[in-house]
This record gives sequence, structure tokens and C-alpha cells, in this order.
Amino acid sequence: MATQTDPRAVPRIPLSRQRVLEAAVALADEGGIEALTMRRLAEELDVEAMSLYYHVANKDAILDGVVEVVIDEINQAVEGVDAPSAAHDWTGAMRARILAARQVLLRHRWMPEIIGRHTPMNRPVLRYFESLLGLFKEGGFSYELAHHALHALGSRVIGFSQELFEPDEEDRAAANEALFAEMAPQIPHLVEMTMTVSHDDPDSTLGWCDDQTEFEFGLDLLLDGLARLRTA
Amino acid sequence: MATQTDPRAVPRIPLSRQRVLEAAVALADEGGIEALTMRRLAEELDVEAMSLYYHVANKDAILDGVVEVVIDEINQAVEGVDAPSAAHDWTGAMRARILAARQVLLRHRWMPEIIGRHTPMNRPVLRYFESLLGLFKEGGFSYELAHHALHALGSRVIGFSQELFEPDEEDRAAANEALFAEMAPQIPHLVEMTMTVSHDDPDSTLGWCDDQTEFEFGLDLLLDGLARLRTA
DNA sequence: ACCTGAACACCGTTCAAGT
DNA sequence: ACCTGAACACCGTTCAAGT
Repeated sequence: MATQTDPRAVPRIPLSRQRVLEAAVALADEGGIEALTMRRLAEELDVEAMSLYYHVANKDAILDGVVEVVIDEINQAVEGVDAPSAAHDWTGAMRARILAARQVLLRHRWMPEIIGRHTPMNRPVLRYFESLLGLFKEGGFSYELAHHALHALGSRVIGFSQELFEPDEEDRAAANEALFAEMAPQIPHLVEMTMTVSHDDPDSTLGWCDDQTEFEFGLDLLLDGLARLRTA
Repeated sequence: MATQTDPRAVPRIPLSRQRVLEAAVALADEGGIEALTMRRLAEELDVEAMSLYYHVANKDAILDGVVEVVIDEINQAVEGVDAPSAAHDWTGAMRARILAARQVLLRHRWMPEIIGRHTPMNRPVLRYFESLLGLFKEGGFSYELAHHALHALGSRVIGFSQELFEPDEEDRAAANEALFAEMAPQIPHLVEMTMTVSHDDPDSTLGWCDDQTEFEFGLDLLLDGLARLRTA
């Protein structure tokens, strides 16, 4: 019944590297990176798992590929951004682009988990860094300083910062609060800070959450510092 | 023969959560995080895989546990560090401790890969952050600013920064160079920067490598910026 | 050229059973 | 209390075979 040819059926679109990668991105968007398995990906594409190997070398190649797809998306977003000229306002120009990149990344939350492991030396990545370097030069940076700057910014140039803590999962929140309460006498500063910060932001129970505000705070700190080094 | 009781044999040390975690750290140190499987860990401990479940809930609990073990190691290293008083030299005090933490992390290279996913709200982590907060207060920071600072520093407080590129594996280096050469006309800034930087550092072919220098550059940029915000 | 079936080696985890 | 054997559902990947 599944194999029966229905004349009205749309002719099956043949598989291709691009289609595989797009389906992979969609799968990860939906269920996180651990949902991206060869078998489920194949199922999504109405094909057997082994067929994928005709279009990509292996799973690692798929992970490299999805990074490529997302960076390409970032390139498009960044090109379309409405930003001041770097010659007049370097900080503003850089800031606007990085925040645009972040918008893309927020649609693909699994990116941080694979970005380090799957070193994406590919066309979109090279293009993106080329454009950033253009901004550095326009802003009056030397190549040496720009190179240091790219390292210092790290993953922030594509819009995320590695946080030490993930937002609490429902089931762990209670255990964490219990531990926090139990250790309270030994961690007076933490208790105090938590109270101060949760007073500022009534939404957060424990005070640390990776939000837009914190990302921008760190970004501005770095961009301001870099701008100062350039003039020095 | 393996089951034969040899009277001279050392009596088997019974398993425990602590022994499981220590073996897990050793296994990851040796073969990377992907070498840490329940079956191999059990083998290392001369036990069947299923025995592990008597001492830990599951693999996730082990990953949480190894993070705990390493942060504990960081606590010890940081406590023993020879650093100036934060009241007199906040930047120096913070810097010395973070660099000490980094030394520990360099012995456990797999940490960055799991630190984000396995949110380590546990005793050692709370203790470590408590001690950092103590430094902030001693240095004259408000809790609000200290909180922003901890976010901005992110994983850098325990001694690593998320890099976008890993060092090239042997097999990929050639392919990457070929791609770089092919795209050279479209990436003039990158080509120029690479030449400039590899001139400075003859060891690096492509210019980007996460080394101590880059880590310290970014760290100092952030610490200086934070110190300036405090006085402002 | 493109896809598949059967099979392999490896996972994490369960459950009832052993001592 | 502590450990195990057998079994399950799931991986990535191979290889020879189909159309």
C-alpha cells in the first residue's frame, strides 16, 4: 500500500545534499540536536536511512552541513541589516550585525552545542568572517588587533555566549532550590546577590538566565574595550 | 580463572559513587568524552555495566558528577593560588584565580563539551561562585554589577572560552587550505590577516588557534572593562 | 545513478534474578 | 546490600544487492 503508485501522487522529489541538510535543520529545530539521527532524518525524507549515505559521507558531514546552512542564514540576515557605516560608528555597525546574527541563532537553539565540535571552515563561514574583517578595517583596526578581537568575541560574533548554567529544567528546579537553601549559611554572597537581582527582575528565581540584556551587556563591554584599544 | 579467588589478591575495593566518578574523569581524560560509555566505564572498574546503576541514577548523573569533580579540583587550585588582595588589586586577584582554574581545565579538555548541557548546580559550583562573589565585593562591586560581570565572563571564569574553530584535525587541514586558496579572491581581508598573523606567530598556518595569549587578551579586556564600570 | 535489506558493532537502560 | 545475565530499543555504518 505504501509502495502502490498513485497516478495523482506528486512525483517524488529526488534526494540531494541540500534537501538532506534542510531536513536536518528542521529536525533539530523541532526536537533538539539529539533528535537528529540518521534513521529519523531518513524517515522525515520518506527514505531508508542508508539512502542518506549516497548524498553525505556520514553523520559528521551532516553536522558540518547544518552549521553551514545556518551560517548562510546569518549571512543573509546580516547583509540585510540596517546599520550605520563602520567608518563613522564602528561600535554601532558591529553591534547591529552581531545582534542580527543572534536573531538567527535564536531560531536554531542547538547551534551552540555543535559549533565547537564541528569546525565549520566552509564558504559561508569564510564569507561571514571576511565581512566582519571588512568592518574592522573600515573602523581603523589593524589586522593584528582584529585577530585578537575575533578571538575575544569568540562565539559572540555569531550571536551567542557560552553560559555555565542552562535554564533549570522543571524537574531539577526543586532540587536546586533545596540545595541552595541548605547551603545558604555557607554562601552569603550568593544569597544576597540572588535577592538583589531577583528584586530587579521578578521573573527570575535564581538570578541567572541567559537573556538579551546579559548578552548585550557582555557584547558592549567587549566592543567598547576594543574601540578603546584601537585609538590607543 | 578470572573468578578464581587468589588469597594473595587485594580484596576488591567496593564500588561507590566517588570511585565511579573518578574513573569516569580518568576515562574522559584519556579518550575524550565520547570514550566515556557505561560499558567501558564498567570495564575499567572490573564490573558489569549494570552495576553502575546501583551507584548512579544514569549516565546523565555521571556527567553531572564529573563536572562536580572537576570544579572541586578548581576550588582547590584556586584556594592555593598566590594572588594579590582584591581590595588592593581586584583585576590581579581575579586574573590569578581564573588562570589557575584554566590550568585545571587544560587537564580535562572535554569539559567545554559538557559544561553547558550538564548544568552543575552543586556544592562545588556554589562554593566557587561564592568565592568569586567575595572577590567582587572586596573589589567594591555592587551585586548588580557582579551579576552582569559573571554573565559577561561566562565560561571564562572557569578558564575557557568558546572558540568557533577547533584546531584542524590532520585530515581536514589539507581540505581547508584548498578551500581557502580557492576562495582567496573573495576573501582578501582574511588572506591579508592570515599572512600578518602567521608572520607574527610562525607556528600557526591559518592564524587562529586558541592559545594562552588569546585567552588572556580576552580576559584582560573584560576585567579592565569591568574595573572601569565599577569606578564609573 | 540512486536507493534498499540484511547485518554488525555498539549504545543506554529495564527487570528479574542471583549472592 | 551489592552485583549480574538476559533482553530491549535504539544508534551509526558496511556491504552486497536491487532498479
